[in-house]
Amino acid sequence: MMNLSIAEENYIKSIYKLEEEGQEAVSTNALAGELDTKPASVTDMAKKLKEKKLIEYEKYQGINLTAEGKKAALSIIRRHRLWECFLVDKLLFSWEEVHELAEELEHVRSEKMTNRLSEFLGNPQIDPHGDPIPDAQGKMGKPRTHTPLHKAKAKRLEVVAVSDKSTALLEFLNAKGIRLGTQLDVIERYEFDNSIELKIRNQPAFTISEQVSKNIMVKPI
Amino acid sequence: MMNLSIAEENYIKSIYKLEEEGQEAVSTNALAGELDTKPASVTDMAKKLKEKKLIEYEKYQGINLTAEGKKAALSIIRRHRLWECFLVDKLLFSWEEVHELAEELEHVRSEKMTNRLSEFLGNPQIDPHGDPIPDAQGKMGKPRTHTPLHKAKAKRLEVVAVSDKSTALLEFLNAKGIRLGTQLDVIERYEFDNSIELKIRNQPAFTISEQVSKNIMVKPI
DNA sequence: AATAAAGTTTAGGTAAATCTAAATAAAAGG
DNA sequence: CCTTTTATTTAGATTTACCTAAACTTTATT
Ligand SMILES: [Mn+2]
Ligand SMILES: [Mn+2]
Ligand SMILES: [Mn+2]
Ligand SMILES: [Mn+2]
Repeated sequence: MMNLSIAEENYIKSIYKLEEEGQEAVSTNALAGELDTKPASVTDMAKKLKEKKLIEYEKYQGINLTAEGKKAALSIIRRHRLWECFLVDKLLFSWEEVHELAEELEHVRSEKMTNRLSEFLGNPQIDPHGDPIPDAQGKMGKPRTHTPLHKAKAKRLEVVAVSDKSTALLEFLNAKGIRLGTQLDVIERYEFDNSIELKIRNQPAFTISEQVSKNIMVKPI
Repeated sequence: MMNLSIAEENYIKSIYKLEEEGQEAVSTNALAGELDTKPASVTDMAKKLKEKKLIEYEKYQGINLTAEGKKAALSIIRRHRLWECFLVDKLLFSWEEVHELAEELEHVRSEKMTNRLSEFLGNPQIDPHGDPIPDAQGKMGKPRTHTPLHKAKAKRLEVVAVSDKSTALLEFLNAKGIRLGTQLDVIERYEFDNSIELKIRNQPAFTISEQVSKNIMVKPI
């Protein structure tokens, strides 16, 4: 496995994420948006990653990870999520505080350390936001039921994962008492703005915007 | 406190180390040696660090940390040594394996994480090589008895610290059964090459070179 | 199909952190 | 004190990862 710079690792991870979200081929603009950089910079890096055979890329045709690129991505994601577990389980951080720190810790590359860390944490299968943790061989422990709340049909739902990217969102969920495993009753769906009225047992009902419901993954119970 | 790049942090740490080792003003060459870089690069960085008021520096006059520079150094060293403790105590690495990893982990800057880590480890006072860990306020927990074995007078000695930089040295010490707290009897000092014959209780005597004895810190018992 | 709009790439530049080679200053030795 | 050696700095390049502005492709819209 090649030695990647931090910038290269961040590109690989973002490409993986966008592919996973369903993009057939990842566009220059989408990647620039994800990485908060400019399209021209993405084109530059695409050439370099193609050279290193981590992506398939033809001018104007978008980007896809090669098998090797995918392996690299899973290794980075494994480190990221294990560190998030460490910060929450051992250092008692709350779930909205750990993503930024894990963004840095993930770039310390040592298989031995990663595997020891995993063992130390009891080989966790999911991170604090409900996302699965790839194993040492780079196999992702099942992609989790991936239904966002705004698309769920059932009335009674359980929270299985939440987006980890927005601190503000996670703080909002804290305030509402929503965490992994929380059971939700959908009281009403309002068509005009796609907001949803929810209830958690023994608590007053409240309403969340579409923006929020898109970032809560649920399964029926 | 300013935001430093990883390169800047490494310079600050090395300047601190050389000052501690007794250099009145740290020379360009010494710093280049320590950082495994070229003198010309050191001059470039010196200008930048002076601009940021982390060092005092005049052309041809060498380098000294300012109060602020010293504070930055202690903060980096604190992170480095806490991570070494974590790797040894929690992830069961041995002492020769952790320095390289800590060199990377130390650059993740978060006071909150650092303090939580310290607490999680039971606020250790020394790292796995016997070096003191600065506290959250940047006070170094006493500089330790700093007598290298080749200068010690007494016959009966206890190991209080070892240099952490050479994996090979630490592996050699492992093989000889020398660790922190080990009690040594000096059998003989050979003038012609400054080697020392040592004995640990219940074990056959053995000889170590001056190179080795320079890197073992001891106190009389 | 022609044109407009949107997306992407290229050209040319900047900043950080390096380097080599040449110039200059300081120190050491006779 | 003059000269040689050593240490340090400057000048000019290089590499990585960005950027803006302009050019070019693709796609969508009349
Ligand atoms: Mn995360
Ligand atoms: Mn990252
Ligand atoms: Mn160390
Ligand atoms: Mn370092």
